[in-house]
Amino acid sequence: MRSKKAIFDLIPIGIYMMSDFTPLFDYVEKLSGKVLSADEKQIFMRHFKSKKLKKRQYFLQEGDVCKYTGFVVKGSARTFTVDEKGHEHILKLSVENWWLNDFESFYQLTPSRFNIQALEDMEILQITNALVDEFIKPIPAFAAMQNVISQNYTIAAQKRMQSAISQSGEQRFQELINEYPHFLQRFPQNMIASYLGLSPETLSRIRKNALK
Amino acid sequence: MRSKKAIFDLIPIGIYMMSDFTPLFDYVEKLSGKVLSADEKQIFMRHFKSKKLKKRQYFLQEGDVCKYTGFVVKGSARTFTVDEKGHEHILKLSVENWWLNDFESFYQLTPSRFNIQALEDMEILQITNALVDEFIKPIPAFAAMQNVISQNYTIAAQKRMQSAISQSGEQRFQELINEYPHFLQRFPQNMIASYLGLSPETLSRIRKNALK
DNA sequence: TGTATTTAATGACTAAAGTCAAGATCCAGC
DNA sequence: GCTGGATCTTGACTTTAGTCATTAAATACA
Repeated sequence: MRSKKAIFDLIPIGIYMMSDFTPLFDYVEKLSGKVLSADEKQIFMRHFKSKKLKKRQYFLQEGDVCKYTGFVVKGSARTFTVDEKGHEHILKLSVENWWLNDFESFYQLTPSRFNIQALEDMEILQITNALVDEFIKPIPAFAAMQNVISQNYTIAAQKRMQSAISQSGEQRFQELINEYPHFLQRFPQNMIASYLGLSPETLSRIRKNALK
Repeated sequence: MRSKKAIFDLIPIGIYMMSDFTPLFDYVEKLSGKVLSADEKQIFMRHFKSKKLKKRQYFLQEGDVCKYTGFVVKGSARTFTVDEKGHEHILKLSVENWWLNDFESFYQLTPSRFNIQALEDMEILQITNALVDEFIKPIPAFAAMQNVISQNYTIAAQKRMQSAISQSGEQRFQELINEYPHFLQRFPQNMIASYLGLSPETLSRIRKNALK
């Protein structure tokens, strides 16, 4: 049985940790539509580890297995590939309340084709695949959240695919402005260009035309 | 209590139906890694309805809600959009053992942005969202299958996005040949071109060059 | 089998986007 | 504030892919 002293000792840690985890708890509850119990929150806090990444630091490098999935508490990152000409192509821009990983590599434990790199100083909560399976997936709110995410992701991927196939660079740029207007403030233009599948020069010219 | 006669009456129907449903059962069992009980199979057979589509017939038209999800037993279809210039862009080619729907419209019951049209005479097994939720999702093998599908789909969408953003028309075509070699035999070249985001003329020229 | 329709190939031209190079501007860190 | 790297703009040119028009080939099907 726990003494009053022991409980007291835990409080400062608890308070400190809780504030870190609040965004994650809010996110899981919001997407799943379920409430997390105090016990369930403890499970999260025991198995997710806080990690800081400096700007330009890599979360994952091509060829490595994506051992962790991370929840972005603060900062941003890009997921990109490098083609045979040495050009980088950004597939995903991740900001607060997004997950950071390469699905394929993380679930199948195969070497990744992607690089994931911090664009700003970051704070993430990360966990391994094995620990997710053993401790986190059994939490109903988490499993429900996963289903919602994969549904949303599938829909978003389809939309993006549609614009990649059927729209001009300019149209894709306009769409990005509408969907993620803050991206323009937050990320350098060459990153936006790479995300749209355009050269930085082309995006610069598109913007110039759009303003006239 | 059921008489011997009544059971006997059911057998021919059962046998007839079973043969239709075999591909679906095999598919669910394979993807989920679980075995379906006789009772569970009966649930499938009670709620999925067989439907035939003639070549060129529409399964879904832009602006309509995608009321059904269909499992392709035989034939093929394309999912496409029409842009403001009247050009069609194929997002998905569906053949045997694939599902036929617009996720977004089907789950959210919103008007679809896509058309789905048979490219060959088709035979599908279809069901509404409400019936899936009530009768089919509770079957563990089906729920497990859904998770596997959404994982696979997410990975495939990411791969396709990567090639759309970072590869030339020719490279995308080569990749298609490697991944789905039978598509070239089965579908007209202009459909393949549309799927790759190319004009039919460009694909024709790419093929000519590749042969030299 | 013959004819209409669809699909594919090709040439000439146009449009969109990429490449390379140079200069301007912005900004982080000392 | 100064300085070096990063980012952005612009011009000249090249490459890639789209468009339009025409002809050829394949296919459907009556």
